[in-house]
Amino acid sequence: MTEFNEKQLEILQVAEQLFAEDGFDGTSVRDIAKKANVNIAMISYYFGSKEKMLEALVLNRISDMRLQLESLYHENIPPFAKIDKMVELYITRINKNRCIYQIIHFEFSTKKRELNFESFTEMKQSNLETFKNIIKEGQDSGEFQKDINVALLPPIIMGTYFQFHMNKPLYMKIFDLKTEEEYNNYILTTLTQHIQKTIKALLVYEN
Amino acid sequence: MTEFNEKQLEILQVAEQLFAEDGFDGTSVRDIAKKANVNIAMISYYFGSKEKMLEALVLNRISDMRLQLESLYHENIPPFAKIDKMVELYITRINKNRCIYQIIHFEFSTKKRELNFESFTEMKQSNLETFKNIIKEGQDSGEFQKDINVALLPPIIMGTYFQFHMNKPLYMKIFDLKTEEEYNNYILTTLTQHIQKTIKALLVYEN
DNA sequence: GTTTAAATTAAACGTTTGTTTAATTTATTT
DNA sequence: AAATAAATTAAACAAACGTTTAATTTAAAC
Repeated sequence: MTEFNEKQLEILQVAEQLFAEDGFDGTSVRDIAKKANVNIAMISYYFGSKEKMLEALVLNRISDMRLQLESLYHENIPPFAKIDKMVELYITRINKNRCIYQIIHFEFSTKKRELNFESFTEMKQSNLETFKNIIKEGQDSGEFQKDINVALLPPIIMGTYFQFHMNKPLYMKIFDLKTEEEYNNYILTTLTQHIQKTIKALLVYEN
Repeated sequence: MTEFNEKQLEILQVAEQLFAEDGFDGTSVRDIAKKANVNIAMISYYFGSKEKMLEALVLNRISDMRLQLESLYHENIPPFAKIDKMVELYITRINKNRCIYQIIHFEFSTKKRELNFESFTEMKQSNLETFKNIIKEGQDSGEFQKDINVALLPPIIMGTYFQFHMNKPLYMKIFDLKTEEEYNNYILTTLTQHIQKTIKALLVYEN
């Protein structure tokens, strides 16, 4: 993979923000160029095209989640603690790269765009295997139930987060979160705990 | 609210599909007009503009969820059964109006579109009140735990569904769902049960 | 049957889109 | 210092965009 210079990285950063705000189609290369203080032609000059820039952006941002998850798997801590840490890893990571996840899920999921989506699906499947291993530890120790559909656990974690975030105005109102900081703090504390609790409850629930 | 004739409804139907497939910005009025077999000018003629058409579409589709939820609340069945029915109501409804929900959540939430969003937020807050009442029944009977953050339950239900659906290719592969019908059936059976189980597990979980 | 309103059309409108060109400036190499 | 490559620019490009116009057809009312 090619490395990017400072100017290219700044363009990507601006693009990331604008894409997440206004969508891929809703953002013009002129908007990006203007905000990044570069000439319009630089997008084509550097990345080839607008679409290829998006491709470069995604690949540049999403790359090391697998390693983090693998690392967690090999930690020597009790199953429940590991679940907590895993959920926390998911949330902090998604929350940090909120923009790019939004782009990936809400722009790319439509089948019209054909990028190298396979690598992304592969990553997910790989992560799912590690996920299964982590659950299996708790099952082997007798702490978790046996009949767990592990593949449906990530949607709970990520889905709950996204659904919360997509209704940001509503929840800021309900929970009286006045600033961006308070909102973010709520995600990293209460919402994270809520999701941790949900997953753990499901893992021990007897039908 | 004005009623629509057949041609207008067909235009809305086509628009709904295309918006969900390619996004609002990704769909041109020419695409809509072509697929709906009407002249381009008809969109402006009927709805005023492309944006107003989207507004009409949303308001036309999402209108009676509140009534359904209220009706369920007044049903005289055990708390756990009511939870199951409520989750089922959510899923079947979202699944049926999948397109419009996708548009609402992935187009409206992030982007700076100025529509009458308030009515939608109000609807959610109203639904949340009914939701709280349903949970309270189970708490009063001693079957549910007391410390439930009810406002964070809908994100679990809807989020899990959407996250599943956004990774449709992945899950069709994992669960060996070969046809659209099998996929839909999986949602209405296994996935629904999974979410029901999750909510119920959370409601009885002791920290 | 005539008149009036609604529906429908093709064409054109002015913008904005992503991309390219060709000229110029800046940086690097020889 | 001269030559070469890279970076940057303003301008132009054709295509696509949402919307409007003005003319025509269809339907309804009288």
